[in-house]
Amino acid sequence: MMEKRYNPKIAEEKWQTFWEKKGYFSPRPGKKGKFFSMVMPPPNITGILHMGHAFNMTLQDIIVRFKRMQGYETLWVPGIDHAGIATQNVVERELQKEGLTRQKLGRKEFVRRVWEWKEKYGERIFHQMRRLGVSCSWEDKAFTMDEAHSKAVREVFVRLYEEGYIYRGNYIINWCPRCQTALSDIEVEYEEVEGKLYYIRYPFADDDKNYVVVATTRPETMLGDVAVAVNPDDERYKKFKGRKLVLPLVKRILPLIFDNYVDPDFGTGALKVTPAHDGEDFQIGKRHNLPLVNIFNKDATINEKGGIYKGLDRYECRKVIVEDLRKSGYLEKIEDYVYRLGKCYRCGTVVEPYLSTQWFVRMKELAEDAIRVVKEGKIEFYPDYWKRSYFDWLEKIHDWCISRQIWWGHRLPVWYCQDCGETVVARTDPAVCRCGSSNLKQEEDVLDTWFSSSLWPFSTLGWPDVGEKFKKFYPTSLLCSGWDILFFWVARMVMMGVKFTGDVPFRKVHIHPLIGDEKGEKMSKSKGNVIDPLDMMEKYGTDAFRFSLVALKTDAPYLKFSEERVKGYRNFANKVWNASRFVLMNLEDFSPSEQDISSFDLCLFDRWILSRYAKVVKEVTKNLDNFRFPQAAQEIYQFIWGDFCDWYLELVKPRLKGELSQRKLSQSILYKVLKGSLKLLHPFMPFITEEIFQLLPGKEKESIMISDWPEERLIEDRETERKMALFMEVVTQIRTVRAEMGIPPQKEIRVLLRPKKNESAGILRENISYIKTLVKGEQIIVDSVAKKPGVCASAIAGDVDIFVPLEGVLDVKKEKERIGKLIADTEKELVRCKARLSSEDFLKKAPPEVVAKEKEKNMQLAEKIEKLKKRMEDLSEI
RNA sequence: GCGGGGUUAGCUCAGUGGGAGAGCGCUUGCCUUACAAGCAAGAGGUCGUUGGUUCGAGUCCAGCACCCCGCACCA
Repeated sequence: MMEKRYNPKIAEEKWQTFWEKKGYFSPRPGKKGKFFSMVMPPPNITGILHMGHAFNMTLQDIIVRFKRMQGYETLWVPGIDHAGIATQNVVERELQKEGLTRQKLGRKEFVRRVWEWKEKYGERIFHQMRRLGVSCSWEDKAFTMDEAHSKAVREVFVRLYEEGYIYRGNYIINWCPRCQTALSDIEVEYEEVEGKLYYIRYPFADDDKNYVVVATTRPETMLGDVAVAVNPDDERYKKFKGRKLVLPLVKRILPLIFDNYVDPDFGTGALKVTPAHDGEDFQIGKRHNLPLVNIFNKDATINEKGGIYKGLDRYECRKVIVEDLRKSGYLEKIEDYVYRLGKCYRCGTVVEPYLSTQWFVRMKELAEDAIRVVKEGKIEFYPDYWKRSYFDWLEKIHDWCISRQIWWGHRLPVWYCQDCGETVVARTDPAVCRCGSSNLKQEEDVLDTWFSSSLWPFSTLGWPDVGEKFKKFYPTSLLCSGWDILFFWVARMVMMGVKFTGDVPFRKVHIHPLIGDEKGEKMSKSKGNVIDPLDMMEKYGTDAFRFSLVALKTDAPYLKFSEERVKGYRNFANKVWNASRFVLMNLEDFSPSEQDISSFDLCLFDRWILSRYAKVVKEVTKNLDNFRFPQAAQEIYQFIWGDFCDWYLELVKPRLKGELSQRKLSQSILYKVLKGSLKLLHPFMPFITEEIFQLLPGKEKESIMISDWPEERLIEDRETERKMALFMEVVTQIRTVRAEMGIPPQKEIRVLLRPKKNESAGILRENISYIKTLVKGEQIIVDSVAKKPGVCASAIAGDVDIFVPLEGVLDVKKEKERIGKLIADTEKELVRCKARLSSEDFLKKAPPEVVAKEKEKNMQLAEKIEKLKKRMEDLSEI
């Protein structure tokens, strides 16, 4: 016997185990030629399941379950990312507890410790994912550092190198002094800060009474200054051409140079040039052949080039230098100034533009191809507007710095011959150099984590080997990702996919929001607004949690998650449970084989619920096809609660108790609609739907997971819908009047209904017993004879207690008039539209997109007229 | 500065040219045999603003205001 309340805990454990044991998650032969595949955005091995993962995976799981039920052979590849810097940081923190550092351990031992850590905790998240009910193919599990993937990484690196896409160079890059590694452009997060702008006097070499004032936000970098630049058109400075300046404190002689880059309107119009510590200054330095003075150590302390400031941290140094400048009269003034400060996306430390030798990927061509495939429609974006960001980024892309000075990751397959100096790049570790020397030293750097992630869609399918799996499932069908990694990951996958497989990595991309708190703010530990998905599942059940994630989704960047919503959907789960409980109680003497609904004599409500059911099947399917999750969720919610439970179940009660043929008929419909609804709901709420499905009589399949997705041709039964609307109106009116008069529900009263139209009276008379069921206790008189509003014989005679005139019921004549006018208007518009399209003048002069739009409008209008005419016919039948 | 998204009920949001909607909250009445995690009734909106297209605009177009986000730049 089913409990009065749904208990998620028992069901969840049971079915997750059952599904896995049956192997439903792995690809199973589907309908011929129908394949569906996805790769999961791999969580970091340091990760535990957070709201973002839960959301992203729920969306994917919904689609996968949906496709599986539709008969696709599905593959959803789960995996984890080695997450270079993030993981290294975590393990280093662990070591710290033991009083160790990675330097003390040495590279080899440190990497061994990371692997150990990975073995221990790396798959924690998989266990947590299971609770969420994700149905990914565990046996296809991948890891970015496993052998197969590493092979792909090498192949790609070597080919890119051989084809000239990869080069090594000494440039200004973003340096994180804490992680002590280079970062790519997008690994820096900018934040507005209220800082200071320091104005410093640089005296002339030949005249220490006069000076040029420069402005800077980073005074400590003056130690690396090699020139002062001004705009060649700046009248203030033209006269100083050829003069030299003295760098305060350091006393280095600086040339005054002229460069168009300098904006005369900013600050004093004079710019201190520090080529080793600023990207733009580096360019100026190159143009003017200036020396590079690097003043920082790797940890952003001052090195020996900083003279007496050596050893100071950059911010200490700033303080000291400002003080020294003030003391010696070089400091003109300090202003408050708001500027953007770049921080490391992994540790939040302020990055330093830093000169170093790094490896880069030339991006331009790759980006062009990535733009092209999307423009050609080979990849569709949902929602479509994300394409704009994608294009914008790719169009102004910079070369990608791919080398990292950390130990955890794919070491570059690059060796330097210690004898001849040759650089060897190879797929397999070389034993000797071309010169015959075996004295080869491998590059110390590892690759950016995102380098390996960008190969994910094909490396997980076995590439560079092109096996059966690859042939069947590549390109993948869909990629689901948050917008935050559109550039980090999605765009790069497209570039790599196109370059190395000659095809796109996925046909569709669904870009979804991130999860915020109830105010729409990013969840973070420091804000203390983090919600643990495991908590939610524990408290309200996984199904309710999943449903609330999906029903909440909007186009805002952060969706507002609140526990209240989860509670609401927990109630919905319970509603489903209880409705099913009721149906099952009445299905004990029923076996599904007996049923053939079309052979029964269906009454109004049966036809209505079947019509509504057909509609909801169509809508849920359509919305899922377009990744409109909240709309799909709302449709099924509305149908189950608002239509099936509130109306149909109530209406069917008396018939279940009535004569046998009626009972059988009702059972058939209940069975059909409940089973179908459970299937529609299953992708959203996998556990409860399985639990109930298993209790249904006459097992269709051994699991709802592998049952067939409902396919209903929509029966546009307008007449039924209209009649039902009338019926609902009557019931509502009686309830209202009764409530207004304060009549308690126990008391039997006499009600007179006076419908406006004779045909309405007919419907009411037919269904009078149901009206009585829904509005309990009433004795109802239907008086269709009374002609004048508000007057009727029974009412005057005092034979009734309340009198219910039916307002708001569809007035057929008026409706016909309305539709008639609409048709006329639309036809006129169509004529005008056609006239425009046949006018040569218009076709010549109007831009092509306007013409296309006009043509589309033409079609739409024609369609609309058809629809309206059909509606008119329906009305005429009454 | 460039680009994107948004503005509809107290809150969160649906709404793809023709009847202003849902959930939550609120008020009122009900333990009516599936469900009080429930049922029923109700209050509550000049759809940001100004124009335009249209027979007709919450919906399409343009401008404006405000909010959010991304990218770029200023030393």
